[in-house]
Amino acid sequence: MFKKVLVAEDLDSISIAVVQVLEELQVPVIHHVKYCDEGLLKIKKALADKEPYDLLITDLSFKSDHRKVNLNSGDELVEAINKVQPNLKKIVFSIEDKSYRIKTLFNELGINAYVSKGRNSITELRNAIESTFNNGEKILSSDLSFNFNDKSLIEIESYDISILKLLSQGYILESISKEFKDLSITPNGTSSIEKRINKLKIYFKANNNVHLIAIAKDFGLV
Amino acid sequence: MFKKVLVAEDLDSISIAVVQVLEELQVPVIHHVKYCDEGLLKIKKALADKEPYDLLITDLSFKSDHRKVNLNSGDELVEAINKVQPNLKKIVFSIEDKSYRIKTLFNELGINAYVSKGRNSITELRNAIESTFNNGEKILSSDLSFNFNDKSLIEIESYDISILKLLSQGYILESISKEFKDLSITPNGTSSIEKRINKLKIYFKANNNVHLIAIAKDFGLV
DNA sequence: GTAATCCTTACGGAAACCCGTAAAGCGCCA
DNA sequence: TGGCGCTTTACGGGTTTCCGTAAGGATTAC
Repeated sequence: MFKKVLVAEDLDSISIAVVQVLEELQVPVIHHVKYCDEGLLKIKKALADKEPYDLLITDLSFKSDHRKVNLNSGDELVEAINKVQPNLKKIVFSIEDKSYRIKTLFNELGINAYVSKGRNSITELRNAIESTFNNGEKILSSDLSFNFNDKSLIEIESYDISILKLLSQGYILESISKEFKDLSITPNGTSSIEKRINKLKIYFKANNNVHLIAIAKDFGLV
Repeated sequence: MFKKVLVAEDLDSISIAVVQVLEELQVPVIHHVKYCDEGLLKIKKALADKEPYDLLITDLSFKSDHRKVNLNSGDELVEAINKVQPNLKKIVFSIEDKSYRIKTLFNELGINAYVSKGRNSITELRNAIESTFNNGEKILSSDLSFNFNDKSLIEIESYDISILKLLSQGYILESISKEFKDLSITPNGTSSIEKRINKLKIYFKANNNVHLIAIAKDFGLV
């Protein structure tokens, strides 16, 4: 079993249960942090001391409070860790169940397992830890209904997200076009952007922009 | 201390910690349900058996799965319970931190305490349970930044929420007007509705309807 | 009973959207 | 080089939003 595990989770009510699982699995060294920044620090320190962690279990969203932080989310934490210890095994344990977000975790951040917090997630988490230790096959919570190889949502790329983000911030078409030109994102003609928005509206069955943004918010795209 | 407590919480990772707290407080009977429907059933059963619960600790949002349910949220659960056992003490334990939603919990559903899930929420929860038992003063998590007596958000009423809901579903002004006429909600002239939307836009500093809905989603109003 | 005030509704013009069509730009290939 | 297909951009007209002004109706004040 793993020898040294780091848990990054802000909610104390949840970290208690996670640590319990690790204790049951007889992990000798279990550390727990409530902020992503702390997590990165511990990883770096352990590396410097030649006693690196061999597993990270992290949440995605962290509450913000008075404290100033550099890393705001589990995504950012993993990204930062990948730069210093890319071979670290990583399990994400989060409430998030939107396929779009989870896919990027596997594809772009190279996580080893995703467990969605739910009614039987502790068992799932235990299984994910064991499987991750034993081989290396990617693990996805069984209660997630989407097919991992489904192409449908992967089509929505960062370009679309950028448009949706700006729309949700009250930008009008012309302002978006200008913004894209400044950032040299193409295509950036008002007409092209309009067409892309139209595709999104068809895809999400939205009647108009207001409806589209409401749906995008529900899907966690923005 | 309380003699019989019901915990309604779908995430197993959290309920473990909540039950632990109750055990530490030496509550003799602790029951736990993962669905709101089950919760209402248990409350009714206990009443019929003349062994009613004296405290409810509930989450607000419950994940939906394959199971068909009548009650979808903690709000609905409390509302249903109030009809059968209005004197039951109620503590809400949730991640929600939007003042609008929490205020209605106190004012309309008569909960006794609100504890927001956070980095030290287990301690807060323990305190809330003890205070609720000892007197009856309303308890609000200390880390919630808003002032409970602040009038600002209370101004937004169900009429505004209705408008925002329909907007977020892609309705145009005229359709909203028609819908309101059907439901005999007044005022229902397109002009009046338009004016109300305008007030909301000023209040939330939104540039346009799209922006407004994005903000409303962030605030958890819809 | 009349005036003042507030709320609701109506109206109109400018801006932004929605949606179809057509032109311009660009790579590819013969 | 010229033609083909694809993407990007431009244009135009209808619809909806956006925003100010004003009329009609109800309630309150005196």
